[in-house]
Amino acid sequence: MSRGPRAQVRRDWGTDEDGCSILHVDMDAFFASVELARRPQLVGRPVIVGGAERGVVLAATYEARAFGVHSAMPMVTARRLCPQAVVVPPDHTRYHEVSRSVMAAIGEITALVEQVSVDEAFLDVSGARRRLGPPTRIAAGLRERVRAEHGITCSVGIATTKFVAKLASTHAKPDGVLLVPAAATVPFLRTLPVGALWGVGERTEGVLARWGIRTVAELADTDVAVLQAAVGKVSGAHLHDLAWGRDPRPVEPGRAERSIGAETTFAHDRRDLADVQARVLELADRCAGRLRRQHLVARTVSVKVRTSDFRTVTRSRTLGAPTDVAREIYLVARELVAGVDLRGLAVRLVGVRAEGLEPRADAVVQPTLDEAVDEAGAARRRVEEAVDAVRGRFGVSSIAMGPARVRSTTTPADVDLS
DNA sequence: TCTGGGGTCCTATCGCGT
DNA sequence: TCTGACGCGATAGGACCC
Repeated sequence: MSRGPRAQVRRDWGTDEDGCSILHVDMDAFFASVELARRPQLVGRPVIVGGAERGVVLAATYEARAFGVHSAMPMVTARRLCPQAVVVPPDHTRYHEVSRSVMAAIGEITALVEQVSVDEAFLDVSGARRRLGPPTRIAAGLRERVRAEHGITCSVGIATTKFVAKLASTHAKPDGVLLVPAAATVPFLRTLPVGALWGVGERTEGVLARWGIRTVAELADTDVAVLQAAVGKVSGAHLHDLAWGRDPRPVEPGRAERSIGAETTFAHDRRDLADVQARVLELADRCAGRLRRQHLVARTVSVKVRTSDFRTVTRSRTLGAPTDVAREIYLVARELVAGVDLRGLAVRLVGVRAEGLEPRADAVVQPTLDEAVDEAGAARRRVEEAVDAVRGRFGVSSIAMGPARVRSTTTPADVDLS
């Protein structure tokens, strides 16, 4: 599902695997491939995985891409470009199942695995070569296993660094392997446009273009000080390093999460703040549930509000004590949302995010001066744990939080948060 | 044309304590 | 007592990625 610029150069860069111990594995059109694997009658047809009216394309088969459809494109545009496409709603539960299984297979190769997203991972196979052979053989074995077990294909990039391995897998797509030997790294990079570099999106590309820099080769030959003047100190130095194939970041297994959030776009923009706050409650509940499941607490609550003109405002507040309780997150989020100046516009999207995460076991729970308040907080947490247990048995929709002091009579069963 | 939802990281700014 | 420099944490915004 990478969106990087496609290869304009697809060639053989050599066969010397010395020092090339970083693999980047990337599923091809992942969500779409999973759908095709369970609906073989769709194979060969343009298929788009995406949401309802206001959604964007999550994945498209190569047949659909031939019509100009690509991920992140508004569904309306995609349907216009390819009216004959079969549109399939996403099934994230299934994608995560397949992802877990593929990642487990990767984990059998080496413990040095860094999962980047649901459909890609880096591996450092330097320790696995004696047991499994050279990286190209390891890649072939993995690709064959993924195909046999799930009926989907993946592409693998092999290089000396994470960044180049990632580019290599992009250039290997679909269903291929690309090795970029150490000696070929810089020549390989120099064939690419600047947009291929990690961290160069549309915006930075425009800034660099104004300085006459359009290719990685041009960027590599530009003085670092000039780059830093153009895009900032940190980014400038970083991009220059990448352009010369310098990327010291190791494969980091099990990186800790920095934040947990949830957001939704309303099917129709909302003018009534009560509607928005009701959604804030659901989102706070989802965040808190995920925090508890991962035994984490959050120190900071942030909210995001997007108005009908697509302007996005964020607000955040750091709590006196870290929490994993939905009501505490909700009360702060509600205030933050209420404090946003909507400029008279309707709300398009609202989001809640928990930041400043730490393991619950390590968290210093600051007692208040009021024991009754502390006891009420603990009681609330027990209620929410009970809710977790019900959801664990009967499903997430079996029980829902109700807004404070508003007891709803609708099913499913509501839990009063007041 | 009309722009999702999950994240990470960087930068600028501001208030505060020293 | 006043003032400015400095470091630091909190906050807001934005670019970017999949």
